[in-house]
Amino acid sequence: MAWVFQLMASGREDRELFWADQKAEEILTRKRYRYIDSEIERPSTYVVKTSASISGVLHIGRLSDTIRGESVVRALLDQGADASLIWVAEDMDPLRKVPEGVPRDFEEHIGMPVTDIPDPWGCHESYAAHHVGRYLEVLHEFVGVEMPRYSMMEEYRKGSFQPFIKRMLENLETVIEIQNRYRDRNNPLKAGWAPWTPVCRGCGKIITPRVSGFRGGRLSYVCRDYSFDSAVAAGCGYEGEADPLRDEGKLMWKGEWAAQWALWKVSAEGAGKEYAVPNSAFYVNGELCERVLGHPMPVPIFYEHLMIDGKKMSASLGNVVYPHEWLEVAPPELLRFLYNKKLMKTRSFSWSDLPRLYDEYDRTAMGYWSGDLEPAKRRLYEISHLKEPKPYVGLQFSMAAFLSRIFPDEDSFIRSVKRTGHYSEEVHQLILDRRARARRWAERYGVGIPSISQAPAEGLSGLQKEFLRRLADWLDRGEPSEEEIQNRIYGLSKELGLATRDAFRAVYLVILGEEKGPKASTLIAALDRRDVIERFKYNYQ
RNA sequence: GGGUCCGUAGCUCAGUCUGGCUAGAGUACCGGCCUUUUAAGCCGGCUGUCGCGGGUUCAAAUCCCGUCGGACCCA
Repeated sequence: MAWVFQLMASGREDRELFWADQKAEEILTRKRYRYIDSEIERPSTYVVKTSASISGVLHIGRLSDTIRGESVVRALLDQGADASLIWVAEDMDPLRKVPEGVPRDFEEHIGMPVTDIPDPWGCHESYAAHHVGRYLEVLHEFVGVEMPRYSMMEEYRKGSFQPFIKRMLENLETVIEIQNRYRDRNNPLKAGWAPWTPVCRGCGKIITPRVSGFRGGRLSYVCRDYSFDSAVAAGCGYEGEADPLRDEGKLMWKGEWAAQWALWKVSAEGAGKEYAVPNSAFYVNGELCERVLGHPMPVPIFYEHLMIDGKKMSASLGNVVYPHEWLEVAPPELLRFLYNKKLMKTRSFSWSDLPRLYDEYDRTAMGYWSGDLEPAKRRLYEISHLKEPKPYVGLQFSMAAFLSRIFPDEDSFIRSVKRTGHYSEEVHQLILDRRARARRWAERYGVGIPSISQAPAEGLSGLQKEFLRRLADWLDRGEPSEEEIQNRIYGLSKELGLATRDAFRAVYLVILGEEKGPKASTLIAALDRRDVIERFKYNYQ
């Protein structure tokens, strides 16, 4: 196997065409800082950061950043560089609105850091821990490399950011100058501004303290209402002072990102396309990072977002897909395949499209193993897998969904797959996995997939009943092969003068309750023979 | 107002960086074959102002400029 893999693995030419390899190339070859005239020192390890805000819903859209970041790490490793991926929970961020399913009275917590809010369900330490916990259980199933995890709250408490806060305060004029350059000329930062916000000593919220001045290393504030898009964080009116180097609080978004980059020596990080603009927070932080903290701005990995049925995924629209839900109907490599195809392209996904995604993946697999596949696609197929690329599974997903209903147990399912000629020992487990997932998909999202009928068939003609009676008698006399069954159906219908179409229709109506179905002989052969005979009898009596 | 990305067949997209065979694939659709059954297989067919308009070039979906539409960002 090892040598086969060697032979099949993508060569250098292939990699030049795949986006993650191009990113890796860019990371490895860039020489100079963007905002200062200085040469970038080659790091011993290239760190790619991925993070998730805990204030929102952790759906598969959030995996985009991680999966794409991981691809870049893999590309770096493949080019012989040391590289690692780190995951950071943005758990110091305030709660912005009360999501569906959370008690309404949690409105009082809006504006508090999510780690300080209690778990609505009482099973975790905090609101943040509850959400992160569930997400992390499955996150690693989508990632093929080691991925150390960090919590912003913990880092702040440990004082990891202190040196950077200090640097920013010492260079406050530069910080303000940079920020103002990215702001509206008529709306510069007010005097007394500082890049840090305290947690209100009165109510524990992080968004409500309104800074009124910064003097002598102490920042004064008043706790006032703060309006988010759809909710308001109520201020408590507390007036007080805070010391950015001692008290509880955090850097503001434009500044915090820079500090993260400097702390973890980040070489690249993913961000949504909304940051791809030259004056976005990414670049403000980039300049702060270079000019104030002395660390080169990471190479950005900008990407488009995943849409569901052409709409943005959001809790309020109720179209959210969670990672564990994905895994129930599709393997990790399929989502990785989807995300890795192309960066700047909106992907619209819908559950009814899942078979099509499987098909595309399968075709790519077939091309990969036959050697007949364009280079960028070879690379895509490789990198979609956590470890080694998986073998081609000939059993189409849609077919698996269909068969899983007809053949309820594994053995009969496998028997039927063997008859279709798609079975081999090598893919046994893959076929079973696909069966389980296809079955769930069919149950939840699949439409028009027949299953075994629970009710007696209606509207059978006398001739059709006679046909069923004779077929049942014949089945009762031995264990015919699939081919013999097929021949018998044709033979019987000819004998009786019954149109073959109506003969098949009778079989399907009795077994599936539908007018159509999979190849009748396969169907009959794979079901329990006695059961089929009983069904036939029940319907012609 | 400024900026970024996207716009290719009914649908999902590839091709754009690195210009070059009559612009591709899958799916859908139509027809045929497989002993007239499948979300199986095989063969064939159909579908395009490559958003639009200019420019560069022997040659433009591809490069440049403009413009329209969509998404997003800054304001």
